[in-house]
Amino acid sequence: MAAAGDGVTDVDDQVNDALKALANPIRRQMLGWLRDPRANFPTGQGAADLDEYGVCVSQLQEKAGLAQSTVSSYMASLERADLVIGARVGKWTHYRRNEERIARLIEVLDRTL
Amino acid sequence: MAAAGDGVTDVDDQVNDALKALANPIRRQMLGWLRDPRANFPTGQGAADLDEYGVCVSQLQEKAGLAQSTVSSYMASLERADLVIGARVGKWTHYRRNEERIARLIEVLDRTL
DNA sequence: AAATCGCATCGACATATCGCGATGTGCCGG
DNA sequence: CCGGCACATCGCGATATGTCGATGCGATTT
Repeated sequence: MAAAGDGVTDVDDQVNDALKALANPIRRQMLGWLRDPRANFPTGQGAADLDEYGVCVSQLQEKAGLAQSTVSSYMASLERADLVIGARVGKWTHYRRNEERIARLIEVLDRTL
Repeated sequence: MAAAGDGVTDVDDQVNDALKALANPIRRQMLGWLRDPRANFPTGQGAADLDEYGVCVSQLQEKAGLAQSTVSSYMASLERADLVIGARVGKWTHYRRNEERIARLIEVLDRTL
């Protein structure tokens, strides 16, 4: 067998995707902002509870000062790397950290690097 | 002041360089091989003691199956990221892991990611 | 139903990275 | 002093990434 959960996805490929996603200062910073949404973003956008649903793209966009399309694709790459979880609520897409995967990544790096 | 040792080098830039260098399966694997040179490489090339001086480029090249120029530039990027230390002895360049920096990187990632 | 909002996706262009062969360079043995 | 070895650097074409504006699309508001 290959692994536990998914089909063909090798562990090393996942690590590589994560490292590629993290090898960009802006994406790392956005991941950092998501550590404390309430401290980093004004309330009132998207669904009510920032901590539960996460932060929507337009808030990240304004804070980052990049084009909307850029932020969207950045978040998509972080999601593909399993570092964040995106959830659409109404017309907003909320992103929050995937703490389990982040912790797992650190663990794997600590063990295999 | 900016930091301790070097001039303008921001910490975030260093982390970014390290992550970029690590965002490549072959470079990660080469770093892995250097964890135990004696187990992964035959003796008799370069300077005598693999553990002390490290592994020379031609050994890495043969094991990786890549062009010599590729391996050379890969090791250079790992060295620029402070993940390995290169030392020229005679006509060979030996590379060994920079354990302190690797540990520091993991620590920083664990703290700031 | 139409206008609008929030976001994803689509080209497009500039720059960076991948990996190679060829060429340059320092060091060594004869 | 010369040829060869180990490595670095250069130049190259192919692919990937950064970043944008424009367009598409589902959901919402009017």
